[in-house]
Amino acid sequence: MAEKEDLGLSLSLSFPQNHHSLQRNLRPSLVPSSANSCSSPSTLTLNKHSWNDSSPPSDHNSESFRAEMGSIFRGIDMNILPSTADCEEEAGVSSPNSTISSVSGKRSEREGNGDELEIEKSLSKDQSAILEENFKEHNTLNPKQKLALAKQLGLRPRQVEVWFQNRRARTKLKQTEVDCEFLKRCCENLTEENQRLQKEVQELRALKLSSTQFYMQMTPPTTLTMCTSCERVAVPPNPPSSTTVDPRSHHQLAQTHQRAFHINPWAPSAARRPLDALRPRS
DNA sequence: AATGCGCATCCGATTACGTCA
DNA sequence: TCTGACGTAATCGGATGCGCA
Repeated sequence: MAEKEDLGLSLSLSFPQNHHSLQRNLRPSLVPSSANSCSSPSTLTLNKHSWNDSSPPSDHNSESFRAEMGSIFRGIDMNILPSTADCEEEAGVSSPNSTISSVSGKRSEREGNGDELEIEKSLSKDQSAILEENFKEHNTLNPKQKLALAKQLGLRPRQVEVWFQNRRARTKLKQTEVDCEFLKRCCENLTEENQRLQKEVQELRALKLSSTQFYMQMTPPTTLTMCTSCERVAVPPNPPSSTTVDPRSHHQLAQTHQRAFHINPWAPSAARRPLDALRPRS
């Protein structure tokens, strides 16, 4: 199908501001507002261009419009193809709910009732190309343009209308697929990021545990006793040291002067300097 | 001004049918 | 030749907006 390529990522259509139906139904597509972990898809926005010389769709029911249509198409056979479709297109408009277009029954039954009824079941390449060109410019038609296009292509206005409806549906489907793919990539990237962060947390926890175990193996903080009189450090009875003082014999009268303090290996003092090398580095 | 009706158009879902691998 | 997948024209039903009485 030739139009598949036309549904590609470069699709960018704009819409008239005042067309209620398409404003209602064609919502903005998924486009990230800012850079994130996902690369943005090409800016796929469904917009609509209004026809340059077209009147607003809201006035297509007005008397002036009807009068205009009457003057334009009076005496012109707009339906080159099927003569039987005249009753449908007589007013220049068509509706899926109209009597003709809503007739029930299978197509083969509806269309196989005589040689005079020869409705093309598929559009020619030229017709499709022209429709495609028009769709690229504006993906909706007002009645005037629909009639003109139908006349140009030798199709019933209803056929043109249906073609545009189906074309919009295909465009939307394609857009949905693109959006879905974009979200899928976002999800993949976020999952990847999440796994990476979880791994990092595990590593940090393991590092913290190993540090704790290391210092647990060290001797607990020693409680030393200093004589406030001579400022010599007294140690517990065992083992005896030549450079320390036995608090039981030393200044026995001054025991009340003794005060205890702890050696904190992490304290910012000169006393712990030898431990600095053992301190885990961040 | 509010209301109901008819009309036109839209969309989503579905059907019918042709084409092609 | 048969068959299933696919694309597309067409239909159906519901929703919505607009004009008019």
